[in-house]
Amino acid sequence: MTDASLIPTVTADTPVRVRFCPSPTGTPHVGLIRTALFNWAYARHTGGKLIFRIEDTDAARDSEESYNQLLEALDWLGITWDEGVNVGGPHEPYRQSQRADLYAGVIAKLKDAGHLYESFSTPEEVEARHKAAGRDPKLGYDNWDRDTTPEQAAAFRAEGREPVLRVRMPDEDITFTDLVRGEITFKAGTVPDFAVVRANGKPLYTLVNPVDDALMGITHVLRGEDLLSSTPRQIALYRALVDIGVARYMPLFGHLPYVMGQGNKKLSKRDPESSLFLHRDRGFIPEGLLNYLALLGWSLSADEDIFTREQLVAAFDVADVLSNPARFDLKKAEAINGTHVRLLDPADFRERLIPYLRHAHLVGEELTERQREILAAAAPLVQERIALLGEAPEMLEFLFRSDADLVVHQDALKGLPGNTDEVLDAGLAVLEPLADWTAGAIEEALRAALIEGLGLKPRLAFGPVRTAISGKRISPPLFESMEILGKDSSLARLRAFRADIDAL
RNA sequence: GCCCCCAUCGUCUAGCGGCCUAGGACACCGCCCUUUCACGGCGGCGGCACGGGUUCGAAUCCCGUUGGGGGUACCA
Repeated sequence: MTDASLIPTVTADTPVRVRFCPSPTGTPHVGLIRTALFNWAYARHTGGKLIFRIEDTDAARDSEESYNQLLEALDWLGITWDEGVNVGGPHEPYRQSQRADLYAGVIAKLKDAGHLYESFSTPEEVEARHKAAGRDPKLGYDNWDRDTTPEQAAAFRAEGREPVLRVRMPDEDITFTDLVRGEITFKAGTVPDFAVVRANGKPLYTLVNPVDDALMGITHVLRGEDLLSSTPRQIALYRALVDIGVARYMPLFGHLPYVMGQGNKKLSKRDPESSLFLHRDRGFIPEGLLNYLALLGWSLSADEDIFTREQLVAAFDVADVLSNPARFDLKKAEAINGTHVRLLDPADFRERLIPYLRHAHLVGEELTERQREILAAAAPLVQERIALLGEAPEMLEFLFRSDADLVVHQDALKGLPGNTDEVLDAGLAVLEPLADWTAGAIEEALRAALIEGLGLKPRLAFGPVRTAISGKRISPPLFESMEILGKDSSLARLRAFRADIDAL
């Protein structure tokens, strides 16, 4: 075994090479994506490289669908990589399921150099031994097979048993300096020998992750806090890899804090708030979600919460990441998204609304000229009122529906004043002859008729008109909406509603 | 059980020994603006888990306690 102190490490001069290496299981989780984001930001900040590798060594859980979703998620957020799946690079292939030969070679070398030993114990046998000795059965593997003789191994094989391969943990403390937590020491004897190859010969994550990091020259391992306790094993294996010439240096480790859900639990995959795509589908924009995710464990400055991806890249350093877990707060995420929505160029905002309008069946695949006209005029009205793009269809619905299809909501009816008929008649009387159908003129006419004429408060005066026009108690600005709708349509709605009132 | 991590307003955070009678943001509550709802503006509420040290001085350093979290797989 190589003396730990002789292993070269990463210095400030070493060009940064970070990686994002998810297992393609399930739909992208915001915590996972935050890890990707921090790796990306660090690579870009330092002018280093981001390597995107897929750890699909668990055929039972991995799926191609999940793999594609990962690509879609990174693409949506604008997280780009320099080497890896789809873009290639000097260490192809980047999917571990395609790297079996490489691992076989490393395993053989490790075995020849005496870093691995065969372990025939089954988990049941380990547990039974702990119980028999009066120890806690949850203690983990007991290093029982360290000294199995060739004769014993042969006997096991004769019984039809195949061994897993384990790494012998060094009999000394393992200390490393975590980039976000500082110095961490695992005392000798507290980490049992661990399996790196299954009995069927297939390598485990415990082997392929460090091996690929070594092969790909990773300098900074930035990953979730859940992997913190596997770091001593990783370091032990790295020492063996240096010994056999597979690794050139020991990477630096940084463990990013958890993203928590409600209560004090890690945000679970089952929790809807964990789904990146669900947020996207509700109308988060990449700028907003990226900003919020970066705020989980990091901050730009003492008094700025809103920033762009460029600002993130310019300022991000993993050393500034907080070590304590952060709760995912949907309300704040939405508020930040709303700010970014408001920051969008009006034309850009308008285009981004279209998929949501389409999904709500307000427009078809192609917008008609009239629909484009409505959208152009109405988009600015909602841009400052929504936090999520998904809120827009409901607000704009009445503008895209025909007069006949307008539905008047129940709660809009409830708040109407007793003299609604009178209000509508007075409004109609002054609007019918109105030649200049602009928001300003409409407002002027209605104010004269209802506020001054009938002596009503604005709320009671415009409420009935708003309900007639939009079918709702709450709507985008009324006069502007009427202008967009046009005179014919507006008057038709006012008349129709006037007739409905009588019928009630 | 054992090992490891974590601990500033309800939440996300600024703070890296004196600038702190602890700053910002979200949420919440008022007020203003106002054609509804928002946006925006102004103001308010609200926190250094506890106990010991170290120091002239501690949110900041050390130790302990308590409380949370994770690991303890032939998953990743």
